[in-house]
Amino acid sequence: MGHRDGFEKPGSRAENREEIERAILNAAEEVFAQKGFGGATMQAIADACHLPKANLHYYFSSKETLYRRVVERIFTIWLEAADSFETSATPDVALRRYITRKMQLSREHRYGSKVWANEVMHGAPIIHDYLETSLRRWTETRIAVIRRWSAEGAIHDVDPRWLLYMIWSTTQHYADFAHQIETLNQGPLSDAQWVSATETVCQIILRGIGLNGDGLDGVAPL
Amino acid sequence: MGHRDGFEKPGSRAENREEIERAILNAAEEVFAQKGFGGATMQAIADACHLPKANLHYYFSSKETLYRRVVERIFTIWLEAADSFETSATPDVALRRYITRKMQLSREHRYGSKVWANEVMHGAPIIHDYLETSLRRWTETRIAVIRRWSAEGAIHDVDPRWLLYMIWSTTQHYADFAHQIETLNQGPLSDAQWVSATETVCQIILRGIGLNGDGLDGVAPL
DNA sequence: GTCTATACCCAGATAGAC
DNA sequence: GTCTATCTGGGTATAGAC
Repeated sequence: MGHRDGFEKPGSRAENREEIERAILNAAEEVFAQKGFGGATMQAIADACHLPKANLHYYFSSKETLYRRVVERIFTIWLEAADSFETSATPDVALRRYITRKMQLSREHRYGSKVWANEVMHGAPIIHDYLETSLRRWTETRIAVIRRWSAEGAIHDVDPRWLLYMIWSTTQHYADFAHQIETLNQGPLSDAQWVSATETVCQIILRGIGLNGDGLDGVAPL
Repeated sequence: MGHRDGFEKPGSRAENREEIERAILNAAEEVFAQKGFGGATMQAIADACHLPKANLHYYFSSKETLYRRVVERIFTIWLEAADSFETSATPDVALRRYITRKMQLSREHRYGSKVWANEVMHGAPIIHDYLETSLRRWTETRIAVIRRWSAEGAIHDVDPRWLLYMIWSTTQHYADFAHQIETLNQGPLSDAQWVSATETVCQIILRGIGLNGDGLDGVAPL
């Protein structure tokens, strides 16, 4: 007992390590989102998670490694969310779910969305391979589904790519351009405004491709 | 005559200065777009316009001054483009023109759009006042117009804000996320693809708010 | 007006005590 | 594992020759 280094409960050290890493990643996500990779400093990230700067280098070998981990974590969340675009559902259900989920992500993961946008805008130097593998695969399966819907006459004849880009951009805009939106709104969006915005995006897109968009034809309320 | 410093044609020096400044601004726009403010270096900008680094400081007192000038220039182009949203026209014409113009800007001013997006994503530290003055004024006049259209029954009842954000995001996406789009497309978009994307965006949005969107009801082909 | 050489500072990374 | 002190590279900005 006393000040000599004692025993730890098995696993507690590893758990603690994970916890600290998560804290650093969260802080890093916010700082990278607000300042960009070049503008962010290890000092600022360290301050944000109340750790000495040197500790960050103990857990992550370099600034770039840390950044890469942040981006990878976001990409994973993104891909999982993408599953809400169920390829088995009807167009109404699939699109409504997907748009709603993406709006929710924009609200709950604003910083993640910004880091992702930043990364892509700068030419995706870190995650370029993900774009060419995971994202491309995901996109191609959805394109095929949308094509089928068109062929069956369930929706108008649209190029699936432009439709997907439209969904991505409109939903992510609420995270990436949150500052502009909140400035024009003179404050953060209320719960009601989020619902209203989500509903509007759903309706315009669904009606735009020939569905009635009222959300009353087979979609269970979420 | 000879090597002693001679006369200049009136205005030629000033013209030259403007030319050099424009060259620096163009180079800076590209570098800032690709690297962000923090990631960009004066050296990289100097290289891009084939000038020694010190000359940049002769024409622009600091990196931040240069950046500010770049952002202001973009904002001006943006606002001018905004005039294509003519408040006097019918919804079909006004929206179609505005969307088309914004798509064109995304294609022709990719870097400018990226710098703007970057600036807003990082909380608009430089142009925050523009958001609260010029942009807010512009937005409010358009909101009023869209409200009127709704009231007259010309378009469905939508919150004008969400509609505007939708137009901004979908069109700017083609500039800001160009890298992602081109990766999925395995190359830059062709002329035909730009036309097709523009047409799709117009149709989905116009139909989405209750217009027929076929572009054949009063809009002269541009 | 133009450019080379340099001052100065700050940020990423590490050494080494605890 | 944690933290202080320090090294080092690179970036902004400027001094001063031409």
